[in-house]
Amino acid sequence: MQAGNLSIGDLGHQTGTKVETIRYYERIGLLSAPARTAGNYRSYTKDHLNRLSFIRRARDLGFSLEQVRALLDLSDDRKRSCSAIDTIAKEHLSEVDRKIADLKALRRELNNMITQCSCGTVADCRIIDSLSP
Amino acid sequence: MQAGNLSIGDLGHQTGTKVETIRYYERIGLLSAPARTAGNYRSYTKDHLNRLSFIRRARDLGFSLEQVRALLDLSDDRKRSCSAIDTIAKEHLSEVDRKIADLKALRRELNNMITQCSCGTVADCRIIDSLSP
DNA sequence: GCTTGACCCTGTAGTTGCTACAAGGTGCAT
DNA sequence: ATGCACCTTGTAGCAACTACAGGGTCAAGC
Repeated sequence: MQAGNLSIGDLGHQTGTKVETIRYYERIGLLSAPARTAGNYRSYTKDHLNRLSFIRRARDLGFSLEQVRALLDLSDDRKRSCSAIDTIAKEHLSEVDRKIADLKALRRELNNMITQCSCGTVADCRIIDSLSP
Repeated sequence: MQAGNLSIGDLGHQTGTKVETIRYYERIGLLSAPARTAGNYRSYTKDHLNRLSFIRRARDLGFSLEQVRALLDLSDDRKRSCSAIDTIAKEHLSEVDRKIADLKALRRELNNMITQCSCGTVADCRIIDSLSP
């Protein structure tokens, strides 16, 4: 493998992604096909690493692959009009805010359980209430 | 439908869940089978509504069904030892903290894009960097 | 009281997003 | 030159829905 470039296994290790998943992202056009070595091995750059890391973390946050694609397009598509970027970004922003609020409520309940446990009491668990309507 | 009780469609509307998905959760034992009306319709209670709301929002936050099951068990299983609850809750807590941090970074970048857009400039987009290694 | 339409039922097949092989090639160390 | 860890394509399976098909229920309106 050439200096500065990464094998598919390297990329997998550094992002916590299975090799098969990386090839799957390439197949569906989410991650661009990298250069190949003489022996037909995929040879990735730092850009691929950053992009894959973004994809994985956005997925972990509950965004669908199509939403991830839209977020990546915000970054890629220089031809897109400013107002379009603005609209899409604002949509995602409100979704992100909602998720942060939900996670904070869940966090509070988990924390309650831990502190109650360590002081020996088992008070009523309100974990379901934390994410109820 | 009896007073105070909910049809599967009501439950779907109030939680943003497809009817088929609710039946799927029942089939895999995530949501308990409700009482039936004379006409064999499912008749849900407020408890079902709260539990389903929790499931949907936890799924939206990127937890797997098995993780959701574990979180619900924390609330259900009164026989579980305090130290077990403590361990599981702490694991989930650190994952929740990581997700909050990632969402805040993403939020910051989306916000940057919006403010840049509204003042007419199109500076370099750093959205990918926000969730890079 | 009978029809119409919105809802519900079970069952099964399809989609998304991976994940796990199988069968074989590459490349470096001993 | 022979392991061994890694890579290749291809296909099949799994998780978590999602979308029918084919039929039953029920309240509203004529």
